[in-house]
Amino acid sequence: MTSNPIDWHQQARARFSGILEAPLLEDLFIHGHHMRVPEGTMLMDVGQHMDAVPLLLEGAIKIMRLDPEGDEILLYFLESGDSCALSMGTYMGSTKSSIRAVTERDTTLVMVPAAVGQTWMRTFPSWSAFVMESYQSRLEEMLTAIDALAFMDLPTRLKRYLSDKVKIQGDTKLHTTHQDIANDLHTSRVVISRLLKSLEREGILSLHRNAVHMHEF
Amino acid sequence: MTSNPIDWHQQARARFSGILEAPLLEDLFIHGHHMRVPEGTMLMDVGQHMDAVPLLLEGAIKIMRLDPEGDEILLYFLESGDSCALSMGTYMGSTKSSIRAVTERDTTLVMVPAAVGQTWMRTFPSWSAFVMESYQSRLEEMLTAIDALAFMDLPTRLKRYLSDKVKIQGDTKLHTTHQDIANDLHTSRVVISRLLKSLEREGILSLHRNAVHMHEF
DNA sequence: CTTCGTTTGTGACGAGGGTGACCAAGTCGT
DNA sequence: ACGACTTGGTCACCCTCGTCACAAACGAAG
Repeated sequence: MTSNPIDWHQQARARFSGILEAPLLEDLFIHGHHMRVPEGTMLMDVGQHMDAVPLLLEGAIKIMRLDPEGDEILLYFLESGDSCALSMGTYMGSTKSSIRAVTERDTTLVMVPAAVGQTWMRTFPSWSAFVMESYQSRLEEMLTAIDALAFMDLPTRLKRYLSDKVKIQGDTKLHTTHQDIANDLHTSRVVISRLLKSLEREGILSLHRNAVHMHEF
Repeated sequence: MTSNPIDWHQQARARFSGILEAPLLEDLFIHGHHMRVPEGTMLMDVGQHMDAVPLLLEGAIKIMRLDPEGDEILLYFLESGDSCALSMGTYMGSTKSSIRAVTERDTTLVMVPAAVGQTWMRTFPSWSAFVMESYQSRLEEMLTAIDALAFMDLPTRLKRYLSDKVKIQGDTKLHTTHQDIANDLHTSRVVISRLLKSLEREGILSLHRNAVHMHEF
């Protein structure tokens, strides 16, 4: 999984040099494990113990919540430069993940062992600031998710979802099935097919097998 | 608002001595402002700037999210020993609150000026641990709120809400109106009246003017 | 080309829950 | 005691969304 160090060191520098102080970056190159992960990989599941903090260099990760029956709902996406604050719970001795994380595209990331991150909290001010900022961002995104569930109807949520996907994928041609969309929004395939059809009639998008092409977003 | 220092120093010690180191507690007595706040006071509103971190000694605070039209929905309650992690965003230079906070009962708390809290992050390990733990708890509670919205039907949410109220109030006789409950759950008064009536028929509670008496919870 | 699994389109139906209307019963001020 | 206001109960109705059912379209593998 680990590739040429020079490559990812430069990539990490480009992404984090404005955020993390130089000595910390050097420490990151020593203790961080670089990984390339293909799309669709489950990085983390509910109940798993987390022993490392991921820093996202490239790609995107889908964060989901599951209910006891296994139904899932999309919470938000992590993008390049983000980290997963929930996994920081590991510092607190909290043992188990309460979410599922799946790569949404081919992704490269650096895993920082929990023990190392814990040390950095004391030694590197820019690290603790980064961790705090990460928590703050995740809280804001959870609030956005709550807004969607509490205040928005399904057509609106669907449009927001498709817009987000376009941004995440960097492509207006989305390769996905109606069933996948239904799972992310925690509704049924039939409902999504209906709504997509009506959005197509409005000219907002066009439908194809295994694909949705967005016109407006 | 400020009362006899000796009283609240003891109270704070009892509540936080296991969590915050002794020298930090001394600093807290110097820089913290003690306040008694009656039930129903709005401590914080959306768009307000936050210049202090609250530590809850006694009572309870209701945290709500608002949509642009002013509709609100209950997120969770803060109880004694809790702090409001969202207000820590103040450390990050984030300016405005995205939530509303209203006292659910008569409440006593200590306000720590943002600048002081920021210093403590570097000087007192127990403070940064406490802040991180607070973030973690708030995230977990937001996840619970999302579960309720995404996975639970209204009768279930209502039962959970009433149970929470009993726990928060420490009394099975809840003094509230159907309209208040409807606001917290972001639904309509008629719907709540219907559901409460059916719960009364099941023997779970009894209904009175401005009051609901819980039997099972 | 045929077969089979997957994906999509659509009609009919029902449940959950939101809305308007209206009245009864308390509560408050004067 | 009077009216005005707040709270609660209930009816009728509607809309959104979830479910069942089934057919058509498509693609991959033989």
